[in-house]
This record gives sequence, C-alpha cells and structure tokens, in this order.
Amino acid sequence: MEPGNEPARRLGELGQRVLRESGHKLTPQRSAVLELFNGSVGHWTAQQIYLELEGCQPSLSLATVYNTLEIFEELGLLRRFALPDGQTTFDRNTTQHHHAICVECDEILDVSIPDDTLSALLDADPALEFEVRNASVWYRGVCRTCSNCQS
Amino acid sequence: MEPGNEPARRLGELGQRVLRESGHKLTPQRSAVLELFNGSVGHWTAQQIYLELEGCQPSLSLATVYNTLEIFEELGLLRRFALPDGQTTFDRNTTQHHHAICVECDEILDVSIPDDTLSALLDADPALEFEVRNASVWYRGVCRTCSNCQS
DNA sequence: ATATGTGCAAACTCTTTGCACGCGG
DNA sequence: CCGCGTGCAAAGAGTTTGCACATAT
Repeated sequence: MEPGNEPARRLGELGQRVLRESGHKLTPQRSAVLELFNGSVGHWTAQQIYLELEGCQPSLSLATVYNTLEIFEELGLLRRFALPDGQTTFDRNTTQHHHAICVECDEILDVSIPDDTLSALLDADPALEFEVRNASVWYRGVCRTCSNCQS
Repeated sequence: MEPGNEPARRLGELGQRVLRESGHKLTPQRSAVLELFNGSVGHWTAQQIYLELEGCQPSLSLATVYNTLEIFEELGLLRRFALPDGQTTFDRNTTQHHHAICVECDEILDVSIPDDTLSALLDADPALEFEVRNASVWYRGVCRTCSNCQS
C-alpha cells in the first residue's frame, strides 16, 4: 500500500515491480495486459482483452487472460466489478471512483464524487441497521458523443 | 403507469390484472412466482425461484421461470438488476430505491436515500459531459444479524 | 377452438480446471 | 535446471432457444 501517492500512470512499470516482488514471473502475456490497461482509460472484460491482444500475442489463450486478471486483482493492480448487465469487468485500481455508463453505446466513464456528497451518502441510513463500509454509485445516462449524434 | 400511488402490497392481484390486460395468460406457474414476490422482501435469482417453487409446482421448468421473469419485467412488475458479483437478480418494482449487500451473509436490503442527497448525487459531475438520467447506489457493509453474531 | 404457455433437451456464453509442454528466473 | 506459466480442450454454471404437447381463455 506504499506507492499510494504515486500517480500510477506507469501501471506498466509499477506492475512489473509488483509482479516480481510477489514472486510471479513477467511473461509477454502479462506485459501485454499491463500495457493494455496502461494505455487506455481502461475498462475491459476478459473477452475484450483477448480479442484485442490475440493479434499481437500469437495464440494467446483466453484462460491465460483470466489467470492474469485474477493475479493482477490479487496484487491490487486491478479491480474487478460487474456492469449493471452482469458482465464482469476489470478496471485500473487507482483512487476510489465511480462509473457512468451510456445507455446508447455502453461506454463507461470514470466519475469522481465530491467528498461531502459521498459522506452524505454514507450517512444516509438512519433507521436501517446496517454498518456501511463503502458505497458504489452507477450513473446511467447519455455520453457526449451519443448526445451529439442522436438521430 | 397509473397505479403508482397504490402501495403495491398486493402484487399478486395487480399482477393478475396486468397480465390479463396485456393479453397474457394466468398460469399456475406465473401465479406462484407472483406470490413469491408478494410474500417476501423479494430479491430472487431465477435459480432461487426454481428451487423454492419446484416443491409446490410439480415439474416446474427453469426455462419457464426465465420466461416468466422476462414477461414480468416487460410489464413493469419486476425489475432486473445485477449483484456486484454479477448474478442476475429480480426485485419487486415499487418505488425507486437502492440496495445494501452484507459482505458476510450476502443478504440484500432495500435502502432509500433522502431526496436532497440523491439530487446532490445527480448534480455531481460538473466537468464531465454526461447527461445523467439516474443513479443507482450499492452499499457494502455488515447487516445487523452478522454484526451481532460475529466471532 | 385456438393461440399462448409449458417442459424437456440441447445449444450457447462466460468462466474455471486439468494436464502436458515451454520458458523465465 | 526447476518450477511456474501457458495453451489447449474439456468441464461447469447460468441462460437462452426450438419444438411437441398441454392448457387458459
């Protein structure tokens, strides 16, 4: 948890270090997945990663993608979450943030919520006897691109 | 959308009416599913419904459960959503509400969020160019039962 | 009477697992 | 050189679909 204040832009290098320090090997497949997340805003399903990489990585296996994602999640490099439609998706694990999904094109955007709004959310259950640890928010709506190009 | 102010406690009767008015038949299987949601707080996966009903409904088919749920969703009687782990779940479609899930026992509770908090949430993206339609909030935490019985 | 609904089984998708080979350290 | 990691293929879980039969209206 030490490199928290680092911008984590270079997920690639960070990832290589974390991999090695945890006794895992740095393989071309793992590098490719790291680079994929490093070079994009980064919300990917296993299938999408597989399709994206099978061109570059000759005979990459979907099973390896799943293995890789699981290891990265355990190492805290990625975070797993489920889209509203149930699809399992992976996200770069940077700061706490939330997501907006476009109902037209299914694009996913990162959203940060002001601290005061968030703390109001966390206090929001007076009578309900539930010890809240965290809250995740999903926005549904229309992204800029689809808002312009709507027929 | 007319019977909105109705408490919708009697999902059974309401459902029977909506079914008939939309040209669908009222079968024992559909009645059973309606009763199940009517008689509980009501968050069910298709599998759970099948297991719960196969005792009473002789030779109920899982496919029928899926068909039924899909029809009910189209008619606005139920709402489909995905748990954080991706499981597709159905919920009585009453007023707008949110969910809390217990990290210990996976129980799901309904949560309502004060209007002012919710509207603060909906305004929460100044720079992001995204036309928000709605937001859904998931709380993760520990429910009362698990909070008492923790080892 | 007739169209709609049901049950069964098979197909399909997403994900996980077992095993022999290959390669990183 | 040794063991972890990979690819392949097969197995599982959840969900959908096609078709012949049953049934609610």
